[in-house]
Amino acid sequence: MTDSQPDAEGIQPLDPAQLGAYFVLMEAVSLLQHQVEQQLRAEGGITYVQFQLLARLAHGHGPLTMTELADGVVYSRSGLTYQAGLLEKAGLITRGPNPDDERATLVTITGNGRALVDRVLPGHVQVTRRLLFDPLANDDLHHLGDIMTRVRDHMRALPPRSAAPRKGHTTPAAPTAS
Amino acid sequence: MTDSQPDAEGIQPLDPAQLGAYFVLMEAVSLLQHQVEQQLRAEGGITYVQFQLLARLAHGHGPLTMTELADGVVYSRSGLTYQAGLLEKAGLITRGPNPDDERATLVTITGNGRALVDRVLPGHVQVTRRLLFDPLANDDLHHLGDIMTRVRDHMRALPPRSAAPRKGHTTPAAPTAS
DNA sequence: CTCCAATGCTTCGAAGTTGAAGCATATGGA
DNA sequence: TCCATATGCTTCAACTTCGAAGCATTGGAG
Repeated sequence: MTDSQPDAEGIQPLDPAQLGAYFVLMEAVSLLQHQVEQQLRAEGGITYVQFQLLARLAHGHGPLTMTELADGVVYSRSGLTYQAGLLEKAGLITRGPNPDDERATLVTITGNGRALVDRVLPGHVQVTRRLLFDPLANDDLHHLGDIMTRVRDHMRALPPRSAAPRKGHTTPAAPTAS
Repeated sequence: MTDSQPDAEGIQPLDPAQLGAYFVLMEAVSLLQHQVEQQLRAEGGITYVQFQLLARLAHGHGPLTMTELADGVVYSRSGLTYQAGLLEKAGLITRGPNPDDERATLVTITGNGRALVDRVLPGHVQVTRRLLFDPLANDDLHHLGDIMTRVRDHMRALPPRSAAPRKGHTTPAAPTAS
């Protein structure tokens, strides 16, 4: 049970510097995302999620499965089904069967999809440059990319969720102490 | 640079380093936010937005207006009205009139609200520490906070939207061919 | 004082998002 | 082979979110 104080070790008292960095990180990204969303809607009639999906498909080499896509953009599966429906109806992607696995659906970007990405990307870059890169020195940019790459890799490497241990016959709960 | 070339041509070709830093930033924050959301729901039964609102109220000294709150968390006004309704119904905040301005509504955090923040904050910090700070050196953390602070301030300082110039007697629209 | 625009908040309708449940295919052990 | 479980995707209902429209108050210009 996560008792009130989730464990001794006494949680380290909050480090103001850490908390501050975390809060300002989230705030800045929120602001940025908001602005970017405006630009994408105005110039391409798509949402940020849709742009991310298309960009990932356009950048990669081949088609991706629904799961890979959802994982890539940190999105719910059902949400992706919905978005894929919209994008397909708009003629920006196609969904087809996977010869190797009949359960899977392969998503492929169409020419129109690529064209749309190419059309909005310059403006997109321009907005991020104005908002994100303008106030940063070249050094900062490098450092930022480096830092966030490490954080990303770290999180991706962690157990996907709270480890779904339903494999063996091991009783799922109560791993006992230690 | 920002010589905004409205026409597609002439926009600086995409700088892979910039684009990469931007993408990984957004991806990492998405992952982080997702995990944080799980923790908050599990431990406190609240969403990330609700936590942000309560934290802001708990941290500040006095009550805030709806607009100040919405601005702070980068949220739509109507969305905030909705969330404030939920939080008030849950007894975590109260809404009252502002003696100085009858249009405004002052939001105050209740004892229960403060208690909830105090209860979830340690776990919250723990999660962010594990996901965000663990892979970072002390130096990185400092740098990150510094960088994002500059970015945040930069964006906050920009014209809120596409400059709403309705102040002076300048005819807002239809300048009638000057 | 009297308008008129600006500001603060809420209501409303449309669209997006999510987790759980459901269906179909895959896989591995008995 | 057969079956239980895992995996991939979709459907469904509930909830959340946003922008536009609406109402009330404020402030400044005439």
